[in-house]
Formats: sequence, C-alpha cells, structure tokens
Amino acid sequence: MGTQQRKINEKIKRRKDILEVAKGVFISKGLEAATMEEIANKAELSKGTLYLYFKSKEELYVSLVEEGAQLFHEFFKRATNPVLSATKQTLNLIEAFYSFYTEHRLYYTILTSIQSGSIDREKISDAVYDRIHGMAMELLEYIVNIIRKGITDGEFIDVDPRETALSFWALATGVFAVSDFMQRNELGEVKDKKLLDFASDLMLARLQAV
Amino acid sequence: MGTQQRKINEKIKRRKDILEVAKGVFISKGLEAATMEEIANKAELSKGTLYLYFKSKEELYVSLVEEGAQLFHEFFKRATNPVLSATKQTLNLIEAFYSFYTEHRLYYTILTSIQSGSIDREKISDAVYDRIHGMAMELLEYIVNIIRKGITDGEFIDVDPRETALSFWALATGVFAVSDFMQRNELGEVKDKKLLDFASDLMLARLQAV
DNA sequence: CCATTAAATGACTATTATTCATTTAATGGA
DNA sequence: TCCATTAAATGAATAATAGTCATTTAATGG
Repeated sequence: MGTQQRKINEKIKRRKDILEVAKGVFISKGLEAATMEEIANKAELSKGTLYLYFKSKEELYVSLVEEGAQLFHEFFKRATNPVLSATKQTLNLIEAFYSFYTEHRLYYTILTSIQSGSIDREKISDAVYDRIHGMAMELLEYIVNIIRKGITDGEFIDVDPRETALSFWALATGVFAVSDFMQRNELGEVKDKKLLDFASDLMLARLQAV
Repeated sequence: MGTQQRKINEKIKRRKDILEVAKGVFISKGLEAATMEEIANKAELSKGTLYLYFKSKEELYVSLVEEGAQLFHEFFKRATNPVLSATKQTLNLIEAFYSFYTEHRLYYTILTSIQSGSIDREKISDAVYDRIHGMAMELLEYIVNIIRKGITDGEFIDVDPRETALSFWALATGVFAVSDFMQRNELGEVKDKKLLDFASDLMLARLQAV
C-alpha cells in the first residue's frame, strides 16, 4: 500500500517545511518576538496546522536543534581524527566548537537556551526532550573520549575524563556568553576566539603531562 | 520644606516594597510565569501603579539585581583581603562566587539572564541598564586586580589580567550552567562545587609561576 | 458514488502586559 | 476652613498572541 507510505512522507516533508520557515523567522526575530501567525503565513498554512505538528511555539523552536545537533556532530567528527594526538584533537575540537558557534548561531543559541533552562520544560513533549538530551550527551562523549585517549597515551595527566570534558564544555559556553555580553555592550575588544584560545590553552597546558 | 523630602522618601520606600514582593513572586514562579497582577495584589497596589515605578515586568525583574550586586560586592570584598596571597585570594573568590550562587540563586539567575541577553534590551530603561552594567564591570575588576597583584608579586605568570579574569568568570558561569543542566536532567552526580573546584584548579595551576 | 478518515482551517477563547482617562487625596495659599 | 493644584493611584479597556476546537475539505478505497 504505497498510499500509506506517501502520506507519511508528506507529513514528514510538511514538518520539515515548517521547520525551515520557522528557522528564518526565529533568526530574524528571536523566540519571543516571533509569532506563530507569522510562521504560519510564511509557510502558507493556518496557525492551527502548526499545532498538529508541534505542541507549542517552544517545541517548534527547540525542534530546530535536532538539525543543529546533526551538524554539530559533523563538526566534531571532522575534528577528531583518531590518528591525531589527543592534544591536537582537543585543539581541533575547540576550533570546531568555535566554528559551529559562529556559523550556526541560531542552533547554538537554542542549545544553550536548553542548557540554561530558560525554556519551560512543560512546553516540550517528552519525545522531543529526550532526543535533545541524548544528542547533548553524545556531543559530550566526543570530548570524554579524547581526554580518555590522552590519558591512556600518557599525553594527559590522570584526571576524571567526564569532569574534564564538562569543564571544557563549561569554559567554551561560558566564554561565548561572556564575549557576547561584552560585544553587545561595546565593552572594549573582547575577541571571542582569542578569549577561547587563551582560556582553553590555560586548561590544556595544565592537562598535559610534563 | 520637609514635605517635599518625605514624598521622595515615600516613593523610595514604595519602590522597595514592590521589589520585595516581586522578589518572592519571581522566586516561586520565575520571570515568565509571574504576573504583574499577582505582584500588584501581594503589594496591595493596583497593576497600574507598578508601571509608575517600573517600565515593564522585565525592568522590575532586572531591577532586583541591584540589591544582588550589592551583596555580590560584599561577598567579593570579604574574599579579597589584600594581605593574602593572590592564589589564596583567587581561591577565596571562587568560594565566594559559589556561595553567592547557592545562597542567592534569584540574583544569580537575573545576572546571568542579563549576561546571556535573554532579556530584551528594549524593555529596560537606559538608567537601569547602565547601572547594572557598571556593577558587572566593578565585579570583574575584583578579579582583574587579584590577577594583577599575582603577576606583580611574581606569583602568577605574565598573562593578560583582563582576559584571565574574563576566563575565570566564563568558567564559573559556564560550570554552574552545565551542572544546573545535569542536575535538572538527573544525569548522574555532577556536584557543582566539585566541578568548579576541579576546573578552576586546572586554570589556577597553570597561572602559577613555577 | 459514497462512507470513512485524515488533514487543515480559522474563528474563538484565554491570558496577560500595558495604557490612560478618571478618581483620590494630599498640600499649601487665600 | 475652603479651594485650586498637583501628585499618586486606580482599574477598566486595549492589544497582542498562544493555543483550542467545531467545522470544512479532500483524499481513499470499497
């Protein structure tokens, strides 16, 4: 019965179309200022239809991160060639993190808004939330693995890989938040990349076995 | 003309009263779920009156941070006894940062929501925004000064004090964001203090001259 | 051709932030 | 003491949207 399948495909496609339109609107307006009305109009659908595909405006918003996580994965994957030393891989990873931040700002923003809890958990269905969750954990795993390798190879000192990975993550997200803030307020030249390099050099150097 | 002055005092007191009530409401409901209606009722005022004192709900919210910054100052001041070594002062500062985070969560949350830009700049008057601004900079200055002292005393290696201070700030806020996230999602035991200590030890050790 | 079902619609409801014309009440001069 | 003036407060009305749901549309397959 090909009809059945076609229907499913159409639903998937419509969902994708909505996400694509929504992405544009969220980029130009942000979560709060974007309206379901506008998204519906641009998608040539009625408002009600959006709710057949997404539980709420917030769910539509965070659903975008699934595409983002895919990309993030690719960035990290490319950065972590197992042939390279743990140090080199770490540096690549930082580079990748930075590239993702600059090239996919909306996705990055969504990711951090989930992290910071500024989006009400109630407004998102469990299915979507769980998927996002899993993705965040997978991303963290990249870092954990590199550090683990560094320790095994005697390149890094014997630290807790998970704690260290979280520290890196925290440092990177913290740096971007701070430099964003400085930028917004024109508080002098805080070049985000320079700051990230500086900060992660501090941490990395400490990790390296003498 | 004592009347004139009394009026001014009364306005100041009313403003304070509103802030106090609002604090309780924001703590229990958060920014979004709190309503001006509820705050007005609890303050035994009409909704309209709130707008004579604050431009918007957001401005009422961020105005609370002014009290918070005061406290933050005190925490930092106590931590940075100039008699102590730069290393010791840094450790105290981290401790103070952590204490502030745990003991004054609402203030901390407001501070980071300003930092992260999740509050629309448009909804806040310039006067309030500028004040908050200045406070953030003063807090940063504490860290800058300690690092500067560390370098002067030969305790720390020769780094850019401002960049380093920002890195610490970024690390601390990043760590709290991450551990909050882990906590919320029950992703295993990520003790925030332990993580902060671990991460800042990594950075601090790197700073220390051999 | 029709009954059934899935999908889409958009008028309607509900919730709040914000405004503003009106009321209240204090002040100080006549 | 009374009144004009002014500041402060009020709350009904407005505006903007998220989200709902009874109704319509249109495809399907017997």
